[in-house]
Amino acid sequence: MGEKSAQKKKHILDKARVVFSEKGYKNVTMKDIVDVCDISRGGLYLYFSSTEELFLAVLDNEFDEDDEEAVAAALSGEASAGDMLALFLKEQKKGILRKKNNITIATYEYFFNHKVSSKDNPLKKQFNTAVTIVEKLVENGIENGEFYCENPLGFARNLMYVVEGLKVMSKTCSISEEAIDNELMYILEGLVPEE
Amino acid sequence: MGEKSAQKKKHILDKARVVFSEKGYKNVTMKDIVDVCDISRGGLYLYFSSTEELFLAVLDNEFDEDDEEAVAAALSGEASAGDMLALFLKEQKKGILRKKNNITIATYEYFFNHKVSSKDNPLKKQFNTAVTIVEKLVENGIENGEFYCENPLGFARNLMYVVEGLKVMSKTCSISEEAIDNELMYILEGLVPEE
Amino acid sequence: MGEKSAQKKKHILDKARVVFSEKGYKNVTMKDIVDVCDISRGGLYLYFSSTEELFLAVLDNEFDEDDEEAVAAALSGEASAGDMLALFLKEQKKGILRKKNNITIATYEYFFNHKVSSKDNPLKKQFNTAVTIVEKLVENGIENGEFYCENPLGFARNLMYVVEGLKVMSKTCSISEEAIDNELMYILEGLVPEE
Amino acid sequence: MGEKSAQKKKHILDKARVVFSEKGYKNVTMKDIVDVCDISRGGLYLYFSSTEELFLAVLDNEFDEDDEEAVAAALSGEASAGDMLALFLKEQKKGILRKKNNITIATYEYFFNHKVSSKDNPLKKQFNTAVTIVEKLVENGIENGEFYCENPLGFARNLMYVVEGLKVMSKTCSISEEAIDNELMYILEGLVPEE
DNA sequence: AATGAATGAGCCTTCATTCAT
DNA sequence: TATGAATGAAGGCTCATTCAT
Repeated sequence: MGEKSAQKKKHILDKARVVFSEKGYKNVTMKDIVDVCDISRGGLYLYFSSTEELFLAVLDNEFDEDDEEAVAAALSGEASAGDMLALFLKEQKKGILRKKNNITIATYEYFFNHKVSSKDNPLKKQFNTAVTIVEKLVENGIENGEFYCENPLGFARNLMYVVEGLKVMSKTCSISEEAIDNELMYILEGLVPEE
Repeated sequence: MGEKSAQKKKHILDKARVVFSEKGYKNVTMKDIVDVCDISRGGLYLYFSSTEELFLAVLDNEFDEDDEEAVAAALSGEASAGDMLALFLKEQKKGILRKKNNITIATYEYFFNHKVSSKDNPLKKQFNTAVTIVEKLVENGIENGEFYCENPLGFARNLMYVVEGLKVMSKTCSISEEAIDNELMYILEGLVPEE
Repeated sequence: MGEKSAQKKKHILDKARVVFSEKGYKNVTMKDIVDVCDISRGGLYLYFSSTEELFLAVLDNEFDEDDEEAVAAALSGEASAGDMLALFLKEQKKGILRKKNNITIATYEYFFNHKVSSKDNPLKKQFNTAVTIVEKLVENGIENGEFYCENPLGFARNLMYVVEGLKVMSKTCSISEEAIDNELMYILEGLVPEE
Repeated sequence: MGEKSAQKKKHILDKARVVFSEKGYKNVTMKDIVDVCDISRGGLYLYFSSTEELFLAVLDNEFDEDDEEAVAAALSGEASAGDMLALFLKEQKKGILRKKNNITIATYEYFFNHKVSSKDNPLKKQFNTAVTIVEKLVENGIENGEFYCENPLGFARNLMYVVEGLKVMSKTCSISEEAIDNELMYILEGLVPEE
């Protein structure tokens, strides 16, 4: 029944992600999870033996998906660099603003209190991946003449730190969609070739 | 005995800040505070009746001090804009890297779960204050001919979002001092007048 | 396992009634219940989440039983009115004197501090039921020629207020069985037809 | 300063009585008393070292006063027996209905849980005193031809048990003034000489 | 595999009582 | 006498975790 077991595990993770998105990390109890899955207390423990284990599993799925999307976006060379960068930023913006099923807060909470090596830190990996994507896009754009930029890696890092800053500010203060647009626009303007 | 009482309150807050800096917000219990304060359980309740009340008091002190420093730095018009911006960034960097007595994580944790109006949100206030300071410095620098910048406010916001991004990344991933330097350098380079 | 759970609940209530009968209402803690129930603190909370909830459950059982007895006694028309009234008073007397498993004090304590509407007040319901029973018995007795009484309802009320007075006095002062007998006799003598 | 001390003690008792009348016995804490007297925690302990001691002192005053009134009423032979009995019942009714400064509930609560010998039990003493007064009044009334009664002591006891029943019912259920009047009237009618 | 009752550690909170001043 | 800060025991409640079925 490895098949069935895997399905059940997936089901638990889907439900658990919702809980983590609503309550953060520390506030979630095993009971919270049990309540939303159709499963017993003991049953849950057969699959996951702590909220930490559960959360890390949710996180794994999370970044798998994100990576897939991101990679897919990056590889598809059909669109222009400008379009692709716009698409990428649109995704980032969506990620910042999404209310439902967003485990950003839980993730921050978790890594604030659990130090892991850079290699194993999904936040860092995700950050680095995004930087690389942006860097490549910008380089492509430069080749095309779409963009002007002397330091694509620096640009990419700057962009992603701003995204990170927007993300955390949007979760602690309220930030308007407009403010995010402004911020991203400011950065993009730096890419426009001067005439 | 209002004097003595105030001293004790201060003493508790000092100890509590250390606890919050070590354990974040949600992980801190009244017992944790009691254990470091040379005080009894009941005694602590004479001064603060919850970890929230305690934390908010710590926070108040925190930002009072920060503001004073910041304002002092901004007002002293003796140094050049470049020197002052460098000083400002050095302070930010110190804030990002400081290990001891740093309640950044606790603050994030708290505001992740306690939404307050923008007016009352110290994170937002602190952010806006910093933006204004940077904006002013840049404008001064432009007048002096030290800097070149078409959009000082945009620049200031970009800088502070990056600082925010660095702050949160430094607490979730490990970030080297060098990485911070690089990031801030990248931004500063945008200010250098082109020849 | 609803069966087993119900049994356990019943077991807790039985033990709890003993505690309430020994300590009244306000003096009883969840720990007191735990101590007599072969159950853990957490376990008790699975069934009842406060002493109030526990007490009200005990009370429910209590009055269910009492009502059944009372109604049974009232309906059985086999005996003479005099015999039945004697039986009724014997029950009242037993209720007043019973030492073990008597939650009268706890009940008074509870309703001293928890005002409820007349409809929901078991003390009032019990009182009214008893009055009605006595009234009916007296009316029957009058028809039979056993009793003489111009105002059966007034008589019934007088009787039950005396019973109430005896009840409370027996719990605050000590009252001898003889004193109770005397008191009830005095009232019954008022029913004897004058020749 | 025995004088001053006695005054202060009196002041505390007056304030404490109000508290006991509002919160019963068990619910009252030393802090409650401190809060309404102008005194410190430690200061209160100089006069009374527990709520029990305080309550018993309040109780002493209480019954002193009541007794005085009662005795005064009983001794004044100016009025007719009927008038005096009416006055007595009016006082009883007032005692039953009084909302402010009424420590009946606290008294019941206390004696439910503190058994004292009949000699020392103020409730019993008060009850017996009242019975004697009523008995005397009825005997006087019989001599005057105002009343008819074969068993004045039985009558007096019956009356006082009803009063006790009314008292406790009024504190646990709600009882209308009318219901009290009816009850007392019913008893008084038993005294009217038949023509 | 699955259930859910049961456990007990641990945190929160209140309050009678003490004691240095 | 008088103060009120301080103590610590006691009770309330929750939750991760186990275990018999």
